[in-house]
Amino acid sequence: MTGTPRERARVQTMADITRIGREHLAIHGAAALSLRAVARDLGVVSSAVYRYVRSRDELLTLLVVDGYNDLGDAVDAALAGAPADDPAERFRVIGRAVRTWALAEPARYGLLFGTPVPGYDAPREQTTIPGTRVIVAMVGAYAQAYAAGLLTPPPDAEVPDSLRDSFAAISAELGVQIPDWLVGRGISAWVAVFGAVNFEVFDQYGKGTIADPERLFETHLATLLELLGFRCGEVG
Amino acid sequence: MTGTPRERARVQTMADITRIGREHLAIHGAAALSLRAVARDLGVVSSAVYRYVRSRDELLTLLVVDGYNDLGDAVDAALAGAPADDPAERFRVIGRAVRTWALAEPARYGLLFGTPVPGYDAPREQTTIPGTRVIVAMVGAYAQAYAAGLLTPPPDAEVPDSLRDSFAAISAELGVQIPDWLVGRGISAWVAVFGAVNFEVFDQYGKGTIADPERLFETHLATLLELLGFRCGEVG
DNA sequence: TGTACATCAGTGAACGCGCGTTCACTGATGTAC
DNA sequence: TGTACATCAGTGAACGCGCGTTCACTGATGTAC
Repeated sequence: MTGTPRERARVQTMADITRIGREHLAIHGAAALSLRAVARDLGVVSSAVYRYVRSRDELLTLLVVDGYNDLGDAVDAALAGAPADDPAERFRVIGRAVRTWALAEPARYGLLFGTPVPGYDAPREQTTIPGTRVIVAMVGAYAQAYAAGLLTPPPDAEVPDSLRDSFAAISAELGVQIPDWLVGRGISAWVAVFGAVNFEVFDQYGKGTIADPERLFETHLATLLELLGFRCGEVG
Repeated sequence: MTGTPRERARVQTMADITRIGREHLAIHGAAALSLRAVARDLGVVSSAVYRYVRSRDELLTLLVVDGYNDLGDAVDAALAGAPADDPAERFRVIGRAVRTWALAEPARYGLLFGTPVPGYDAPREQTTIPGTRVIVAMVGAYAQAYAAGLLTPPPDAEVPDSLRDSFAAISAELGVQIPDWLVGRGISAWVAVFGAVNFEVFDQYGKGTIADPERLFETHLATLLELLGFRCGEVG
């Protein structure tokens, strides 16, 4: 509601372009995303889109950032409704939110976590921060659980030398104080969550093999909590 | 070396088409795979390729099957050099073989395990059997470990009702006798292995975040063995 | 408040490109007698 | 072994399509005086 009419129209058109881009992504996939098609749906001649977006790649970047933020919002919203003092449940809530979002938005999920779009390289400056929102949320749950003494270190808590610096840099960058073994386990749980979501979204279990994929995901999450060092009594 | 010259030439040309297709996949990605480009590299006019392949989709299927088999061969070859009586090591060997193959062949890996190619649906009849070779190998290691009494059931070994039938069908289809909890844990380990490989191949950890990704993968595998119920003394 | 100029959204034509697929054809290879 | 016919690999032209991007332009919106 602020600025000149022209400025407001520009903001609106930008939003329209992102929305239409999202829709095309969902239907045709990232590789087939085309400025001309977006222009058509926008009701405008193809060259007009260049007033708003420098190139096709820039539109893709727009959609990548939009996707990460939408996923991040979904996770944050789910967390807002979760008990503040139960990190195991918060971990589960994050996992479920990722899965739900991914199943609802398979093409956008694919753009973020699937095969890279050939010839397109997401610019780090714009995508890094929104791209880390999920892992930031997860690490928050890890750190909370650790601080509350809910975690039992695994028997093989020793972390190889060649990973120690990387792990320390990760803790520092995310601003948490957690032991190295938990960084390692945390990464394992993180990739395992996305691995499961990938398999489901990209249909790697054959069709019909798993009658109740939601329940399978729940048992997967329970297993991952164990892997993170949650004692079983406190996981239930 | 058998058949008429014409037959031998046909086999050769088919092999050339698959090889060229593989190369194009590696360079331009699956979505950009084109019959015309393959024809160019084959040194032949574009319509000639239709003597060998009914359509672009059929070429994709050819490459999917080829990819699954190449990955399956890599896993089998690695297993052939692994100790026959150490299922924990065999599990690790499978994981490493998948990772190594995926890093060497990112585009083919992406075709098999990444975002589905828009508008293409792999025909089950041709892709199912080669597509299950890795999980068959993994389940072999699970079953061997279980039979040898190497696994300790987890505290929450109970499997939800809604998964029991699916799990039984999976064991039956793969021809192994393992308890339901091990099917569940086995799936978790399976998706976790591919989740880790996905992250690495598709560059989801930021560049340079992990100084020694190979070691990270090893610790990941060790964690997954624990999750499968291997007792720590026997994992080393 | 009115005018002169600058900014900017959108037009329409054009560039050169690559794609999948069909079709009638030529000429070489294979086969039946 | 030789001939007549059938099969098949590959040609070349064409179909209709969509793409990203550039460019000179019109006309509306905004701004400085």
